[in-house]
Amino acid sequence: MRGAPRANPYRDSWAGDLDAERAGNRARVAGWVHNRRDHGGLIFIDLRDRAGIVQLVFHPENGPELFAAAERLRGEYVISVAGDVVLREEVNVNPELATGEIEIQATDMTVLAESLTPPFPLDADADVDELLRLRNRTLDLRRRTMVDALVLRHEVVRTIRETLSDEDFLEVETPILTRSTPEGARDFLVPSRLSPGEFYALPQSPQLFKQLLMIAGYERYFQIARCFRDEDLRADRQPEFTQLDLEMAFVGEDDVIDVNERLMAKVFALGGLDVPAPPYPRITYDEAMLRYGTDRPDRRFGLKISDVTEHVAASEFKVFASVVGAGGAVRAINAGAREVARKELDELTEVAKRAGAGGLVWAFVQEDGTWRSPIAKFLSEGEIAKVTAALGASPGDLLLAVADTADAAANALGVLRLELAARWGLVAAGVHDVLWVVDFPMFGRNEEEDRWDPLHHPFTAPTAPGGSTAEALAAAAQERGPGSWRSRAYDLVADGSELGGGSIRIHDPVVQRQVFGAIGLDEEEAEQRFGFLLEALRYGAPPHGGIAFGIDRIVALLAGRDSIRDVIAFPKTASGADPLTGAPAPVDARQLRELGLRSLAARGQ
RNA sequence: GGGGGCGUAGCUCAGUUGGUUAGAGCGCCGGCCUGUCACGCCGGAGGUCGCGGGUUCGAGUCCCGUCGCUCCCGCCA
Repeated sequence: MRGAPRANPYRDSWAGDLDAERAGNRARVAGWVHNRRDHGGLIFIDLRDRAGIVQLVFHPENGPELFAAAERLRGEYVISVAGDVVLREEVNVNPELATGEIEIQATDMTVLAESLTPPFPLDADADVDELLRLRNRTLDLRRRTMVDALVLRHEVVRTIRETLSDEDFLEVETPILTRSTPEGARDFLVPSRLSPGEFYALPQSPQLFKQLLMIAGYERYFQIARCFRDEDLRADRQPEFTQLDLEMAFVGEDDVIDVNERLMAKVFALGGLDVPAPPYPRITYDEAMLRYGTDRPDRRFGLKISDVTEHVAASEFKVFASVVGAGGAVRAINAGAREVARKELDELTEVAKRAGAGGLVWAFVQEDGTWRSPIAKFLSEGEIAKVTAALGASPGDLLLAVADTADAAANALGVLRLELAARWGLVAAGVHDVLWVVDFPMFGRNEEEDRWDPLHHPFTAPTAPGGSTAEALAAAAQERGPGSWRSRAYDLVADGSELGGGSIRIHDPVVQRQVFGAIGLDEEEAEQRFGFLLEALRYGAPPHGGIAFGIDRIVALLAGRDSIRDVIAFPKTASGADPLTGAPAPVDARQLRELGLRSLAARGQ
């Protein structure tokens, strides 16, 4: 896996790779002083390089000057040391250390650099304030956990490149300085010096470029692409992030999914993730929303949601009756047999309310099949029996229900599910779940703006009951509105987090214009913003589709990290700042003038 | 933009009801120590309690403001 370094005056071996096979030979290693144990007449140094740690032993017999120099060593000094690789006596073997069977009896040492005392311990497991870590990222990156994460990241990217290259994909670079195409996230803008008053935008994704490559006949493209979105950060969101972006011509959903399942199976294996082999299960968007209350279901635990609307539609419980009367839904979870105190039920009610529910109904199924519940007296015996049966509930089980619009009830119970799993530790360690979510609606209703927004993006191919031709789409839109269109999109979800998403794209310029029309872009606007795409579509566009994966999220999942910051060498803080370089920072008035940014320049910025 | 958590020694943290000189472990510095690997033992240095204001005889502790980190909602594939 890791070859020996080319021998030079600094070293001929990786410190962390030495083992019993090298015993009896000489070796020269170089690296950082990780730890020292000075026994007075005997000094042990743990020497660290990228590969790991090896123990150096300094004896006075091997030269008083050498020993005196070893006494002066401190943490993070950089040294080059030569000596004899020797087997440790059995009692001295350290099974915790990969190199623990041997040690180097040092006979020669050069101190290449001294070091200040680090501001925090460089142990792998040290729990240190993140600001301090980022401000001293050079030191933080020396920690084993960071090295491991970035090595893993490299292996992921290498596997992607090798696998896709073998599958006849071409890696093509697309521009970083490009045109703003608002829709979706806020753009980062770059002022143009040569065209004062005009701006480049940094790409939110290479979406349109990769479609142009398909139309240009490149058939199969991929790129490890940096993407930019000027939105608020999260543990799994950075303003710049890395995507595996790929696109294929002359394909349908199954072709794209097939290639990517084979690729992702290899990628998951890199992290030793125990994931069932492909094909990965596919569930529809509707089922995901109904049963899990989200379009990225976490199926590592049960607590599936059930719709019990029909069983309580005629109930005397006013909330149920009025919600059902207004076209809403009543949905419920069987939380299982569990002692849950009133206080916890109140907390769960709060969770449901914060998630948008009006309230939360709870009920314990009793031995005789009746309920202990605040609403038990409003429901008939038959209603209780039907709901109990619909939830597959037995005596002792706790049932939780929300009545609201279908979307609100689904969402609230979806949030509640995750809360219960976290509270009660329902996710077993080492269990992973990967699935595709398919058959999305093409649009979601944006009530505030009174318009349809694409669930994926407006280049996703729509379908209608009568087919996916322009005529069929027009007919469906006429009859039941564009809300009835579905899309040929697919998302890959792992452990309840979205790793990637893609779709078959529109390759018919007429359909593309229909979609622009449906989201409220008039012809002129569409032509102005996306004219280059529409134009390209008029010159023979093959059916095509692709996908994009979040590399940072994938690596974080494989590395078992909660934040993608831990798998990015130089990430930003939650406020979008880089404590290492001080970015973002003011610039000279002169730079501003050159860019034609006058008002700031006038302020003497 | 909104909500939650956090900010005390280099690091990780404790600090009672507002009350004497603000503590611990690790690290650091010095001494001793020839088989340690979280080495051990002895000694020592080290504090703008994030910052600003207020209440009080007295503030790490209470109040107001502010900055930063972090998690979440909004936003965002």
